[in-house]
This record gives sequence, structure tokens and C-alpha cells, in this order.
Amino acid sequence: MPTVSSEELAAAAGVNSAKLRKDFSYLGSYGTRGVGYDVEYLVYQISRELGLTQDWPVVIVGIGNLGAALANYGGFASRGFRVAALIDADAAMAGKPVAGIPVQHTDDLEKIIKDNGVSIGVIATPAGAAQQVCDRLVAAGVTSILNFAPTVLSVPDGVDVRKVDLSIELQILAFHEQRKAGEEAASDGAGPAAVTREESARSADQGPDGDVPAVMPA
Amino acid sequence: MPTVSSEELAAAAGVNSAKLRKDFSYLGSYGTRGVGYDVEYLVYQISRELGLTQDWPVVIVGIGNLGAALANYGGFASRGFRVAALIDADAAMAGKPVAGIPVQHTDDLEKIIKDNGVSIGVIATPAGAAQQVCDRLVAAGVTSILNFAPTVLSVPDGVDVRKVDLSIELQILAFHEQRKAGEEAASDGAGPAAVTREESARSADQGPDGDVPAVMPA
DNA sequence: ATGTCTTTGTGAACGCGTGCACAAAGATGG
DNA sequence: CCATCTTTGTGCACGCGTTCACAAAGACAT
Repeated sequence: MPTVSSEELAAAAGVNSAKLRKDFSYLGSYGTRGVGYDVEYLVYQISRELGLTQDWPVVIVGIGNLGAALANYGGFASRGFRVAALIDADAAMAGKPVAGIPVQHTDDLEKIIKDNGVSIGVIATPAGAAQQVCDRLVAAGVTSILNFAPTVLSVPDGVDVRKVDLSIELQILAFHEQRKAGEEAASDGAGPAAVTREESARSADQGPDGDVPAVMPA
Repeated sequence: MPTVSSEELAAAAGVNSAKLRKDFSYLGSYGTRGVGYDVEYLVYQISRELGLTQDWPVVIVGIGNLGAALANYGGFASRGFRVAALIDADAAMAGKPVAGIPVQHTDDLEKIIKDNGVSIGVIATPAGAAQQVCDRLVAAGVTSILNFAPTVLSVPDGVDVRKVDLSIELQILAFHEQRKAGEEAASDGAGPAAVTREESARSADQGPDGDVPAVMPA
């Protein structure tokens, strides 16, 4: 039986082994003392807890460049997502296939949601249309929305919204870039706002995690 | 002189006023006791600290659907970013304009970077090409990379990489969705892994912040 | 069976970020 | 010029998440 110890996993992931064990313990996934975790069972447990074993039908509304990019994105299928439908307001696009899936018109939005049992919607429309689309999705039964439009959506309680702003990541890079450039100039110790830049402990940090606090950067 | 108090700002932003003041104090931006912060000066200070007053030329490599979507994205200009060039490996695309900018061939990558003084690169290529493109960008002088390809890039020290995985946000939504569905079923108290789901204190949280820890969800 | 050795699971301590509460500072009015 | 009032800037305490450290548990050898 192939197994891994928490120590091995922690080293590979770059995290603390105790934290990893504690996290696993919340899952109820029992390892074997003196041996480690059964790899196959562990994978199954985590997959199930994360919802990877389920089939999540999603609809993408707004088939412009971004919507098309999302429809073509390969990473979805392996994580349990299935693009159930593509929806666009442009009647000229109706019927045309994108990524092998025919585009349907906004008029049929409600029917599409219900027929496919969709609970997750992706909004890739222009900013002006986003709230309206959102309202219709919610009314049709969608309870989770991924919003790429540069608008903050208002939704009733019980509906989750996650906003993806593609320029924020660039912003963060630019901020660090500025610090790099200003470092030698700032080393004279003068000037206000001489916020010291601490190097990230984990050099391999490539995630969208809280490097930069809500109001002010670290 | 138009001013704002930390209290007003905090209420508007949905954060604690003391934290806001403390953050501002790191900036060295002085408010006036009894009055508040001079709006104009504050905007200038924050803009400058965040790099919004600078001009950041960026190149986008890989002009597929996603690259085109990024080139067309309106949010960049207002944040100090300027798309200096679009680069693609497909010779047939060379010269064709996308979002009003002619696509250039990968062969000229190094020259483009140097001529425009680019320090930030965006990779929107297929996974297979990403590392190679990354290496060339870095060799040409790029020190910050925004990576949309589903690969972890390895870069030398001093180069910042941020990876954007479009499916991760969906993953998080699906996870919450699963919890919603499983809540009534789990209320019988039986079964392992009955991790309680606490409602987010801030209902308006739409950001890509650490809702879900590295290894296990909250 | 008994002992040793490895690795888990977890109680307890540590550290850090957030929020409270208040003194200092400056404006404003008499 | 003094009193009062507002709002900042910040020391301090609280709470939460991470890490340490160790006892319990099981495998494996003798």
C-alpha cells in the first residue's frame, strides 16, 4: 500500500507538517501512526471534500474574448466543472459554436438554467450588463456567481459572489516592481513612507493570496 | 479644503477606522487632528505609493482568446498600465491588429522588451510554451510576470511571478455550493468531516482573498 | 509477547494582526 | 489667550491561526 508521511507532503508543499496533519484531521481522514497516509484514500477524501468528484454544470454569460477564453479553458473539466451552456445577448452569435458548444441567446437564460440544474454562473459581459444578468441568474436559481465584469454586484443573502479583477494582479506586480526600483534610492534613509519591504518567506509563492492587505500593501 | 475623516472612510469601505488610520500612518500621510485627511493630498499619496502615477508598459505574450481579452480589457489604462506590445508565436498573426495594437512575432521579443523598457510581462500562452517564454522574458530584463498558463513557472531570485488560475475561483464557489447543499443533510450530526461553515462577517466580500487556506478550506 | 521505532493527532505556547481606548494635537469660538 | 471640541496617531490587550512538542498508537522485528 503506497503511503506518504505528513513530513514528506509538507516538504513538497512548502508548509508546516503539523498544520498539514491538523488540517487533515478536520477532514476525518485517518492516517496510520508509524506509517503515514494511504495515498489513494487520501486523494479520494480530499477530492470528495473539495467537490472534485461531483459534476458542476456551469453557464458562461457573455461570449466575447473572455467568455470564449473561459469556454476553451482546459482546466475546468479536470476539476469537476462542465460548461453546460454559453449565453450571449448578440442574436447573431446564436447557434455558432464556441469551443464546440453552440451559443444560445439570452432570452432562453431561465430555461437553460433550469433544464440543466445549474447553480453556478460565470459573468463575462461588459460592465453595463453585469448586474442585469446577475439578477436574472439569481432569479432563475443560481446561487454562486463568478464575476469578471468590473462591477461590484449586489445579490440577496445566500448567494455567493466572487469578483475577479484581472488588473489587480498586475497592480500588485507593479507595486512590488516599484519597490524594487525605489530600494536603492530609499537606502539613504531619508524621506517619509519608507516602508520596509520584507522578502516573502516562501520564494515559490505564486498564489493570489493576501500579499497585499485590503487598504495598504505590506 | 475638502477633507474626510477616518471614520467616514472606514464606514464607506467597511473596515475598522483604527486600522485605516494605522495603515495611513505607515504611508507617512499626515492627517490633521480635529479635521481629517485632505482628500486631494490623500488621493495623490496613495496613488503614488501604489504606483498609479507611474506609466507601466506591459507586454502580453500569447494572443489567443485570453490574450485578446486582456488586450481589450479597459481597466488597465486607468491604473497606469499601457499595453506596449502584443506578441505571438503564430507568424500568420503578425501585423494583424488586436485592440488596435499590431501583433508582433516572438522572434522580436527581446528587442521589443528593450526598446520599450518593459519590466512587466503577461503570459497567456498554452501551458507548454509558458516556461520557455518566461525564460526569454526574464533574460530580456523582465522582472515581474503575470502567468495565466496552468503551469508553475520557475524563475531566478529577484523575479516576481503571480499565477492566475481561472478555475480556482470556480473551485471556491463550488466548495461553498457543496456546503450549502450538504447543510441540511449534515444537520443530523452524524458522519465525519462535519466541518462547520461560518458565515463571512463581511457579506460584501467579493475579493480573491484568503477565504480558503492553502491546504484546507475554512 | 514484548520492545523499539516511526508517525500521527493534539494540547499548549507563541506570534501577529486587529480593534479598543485614550492621550496628544490642532482647529474653532468666545 | 484660553477653553472646548473634534479627530488623529498609537500603546495595549484580545483573539486567532500557526507552530512546537509530546503522548498515544500502531507497525515491525526479535
